[in-house]
Amino acid sequence: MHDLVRIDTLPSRVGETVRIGGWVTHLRSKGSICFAVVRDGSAVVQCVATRADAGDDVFATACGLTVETSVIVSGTVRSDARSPGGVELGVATVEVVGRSVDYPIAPKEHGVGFLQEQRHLWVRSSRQHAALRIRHEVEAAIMEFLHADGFVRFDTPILTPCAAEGTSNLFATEYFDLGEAYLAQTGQLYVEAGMMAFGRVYCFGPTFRAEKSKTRRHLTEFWMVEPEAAFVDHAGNLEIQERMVSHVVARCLERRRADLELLGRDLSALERVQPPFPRITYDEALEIVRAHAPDDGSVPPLTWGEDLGAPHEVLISDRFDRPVFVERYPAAVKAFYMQPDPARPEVALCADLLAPGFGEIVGGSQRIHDEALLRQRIEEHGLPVDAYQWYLDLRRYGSVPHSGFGLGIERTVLWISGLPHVREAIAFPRMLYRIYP
RNA sequence: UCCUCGGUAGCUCAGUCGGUAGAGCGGGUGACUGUUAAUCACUAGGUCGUAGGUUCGAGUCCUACCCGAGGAGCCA
Repeated sequence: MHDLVRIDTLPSRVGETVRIGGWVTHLRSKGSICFAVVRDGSAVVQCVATRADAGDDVFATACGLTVETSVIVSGTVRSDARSPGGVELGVATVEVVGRSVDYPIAPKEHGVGFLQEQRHLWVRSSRQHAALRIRHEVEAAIMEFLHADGFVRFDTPILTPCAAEGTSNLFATEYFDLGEAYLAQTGQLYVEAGMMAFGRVYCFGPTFRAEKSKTRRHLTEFWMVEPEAAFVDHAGNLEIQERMVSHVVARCLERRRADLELLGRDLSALERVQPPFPRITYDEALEIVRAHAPDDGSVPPLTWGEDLGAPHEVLISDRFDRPVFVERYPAAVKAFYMQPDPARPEVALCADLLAPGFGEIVGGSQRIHDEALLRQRIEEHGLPVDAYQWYLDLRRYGSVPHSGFGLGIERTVLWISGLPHVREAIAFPRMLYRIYP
């Protein structure tokens, strides 16, 4: 099988005789000619078999194929305007590798419940295939950007001994004789330890939230990248974020344009994603909500001190042509470790990045670097100080101002690809009412 | 946890006033040498989510429950 060639190389092999291996996605036959579209993961190609060219036996095999049968096909590559993609394979031989009987997904509409039940097969479908290739590109582009910017990948634990903020949203499991352990809902605290060692680090992996959220933006298991940098203040933090997000979008436009087009994404909207991103304060966000909320009550009014809800984020982000930072939220609604604004201590030096028409894809802040203030915040939040001794240690031995952020992979993929629901931005989504397959 | 909608063939759905279960797609068989989700003909395929109730008679009406979808709350 070492001689098999990838289908995406066929346009440069016109005239050659080649062998390809893949899966039949579609079949059409008409008398003594039949067409089989084959997918190998790199691309698809139409294979054409005629009784005259292939002979009775090969032709009968080709006509007897079924959807998702795996095959090795040999033949001659030729260009033909009638073929989708302009290139096709004139079949000489067909070898069935694995049969496929009664494949459940047909080229027609299905309900999402059925498709999710068939997720292990649904990932073969063209739209899902495109979405997951975009996810791959997003992940690769993030690591490419951070590597080039001097960040060291610093992977953080999945099993953790305590909650960053309460245990109600955590998945718990027994950990031998040491009591309960929890699946990490962030790598944030650990990545701060790495930052003090390496200057710039990031973690990249799954996080878990036992929230009973049932919306198109929520998963119980999702992936996050969390960069953390020493000697970077709030303003510098936003600058890293806008450069990274712009890089990711540019890479997708460069390398996954066909997938974006297949999904029907408006590419001109993505072309506009260039730094700098607009910055508005929480106070200005409240003004926008007050002035532009529709009369139908779909966007509830907000008073100062309340966090923005999903409808507010969409309302605000829709008014900008690229992602927008909303900064300086009331400290009371944000995490305990966020640095207060020295000019206005009731707000935190934090920002959420809202993508147009979608909502939050990034949350970040400058962190408290003073031990006394951090200890005070831990106590104010009613958290167990003993459990945070190691975290306080980071402020006892050469503390420096530092900042970081977390970017949600599935939400970013959803926004870039224009998909309707996060379940399509990950291969096997984990949701409130679904853990199979 | 709450609100809304739904569950009938493998899939997507229709089913009128309560009176013998329907279509399209998919599957099977056959025809056709350029199809693009091909087309045409024929054909197989049903415990109407579950359990009760009303009725001479329930896919249809009532009650409870189960399951699915969308949204809200929640969500550094």
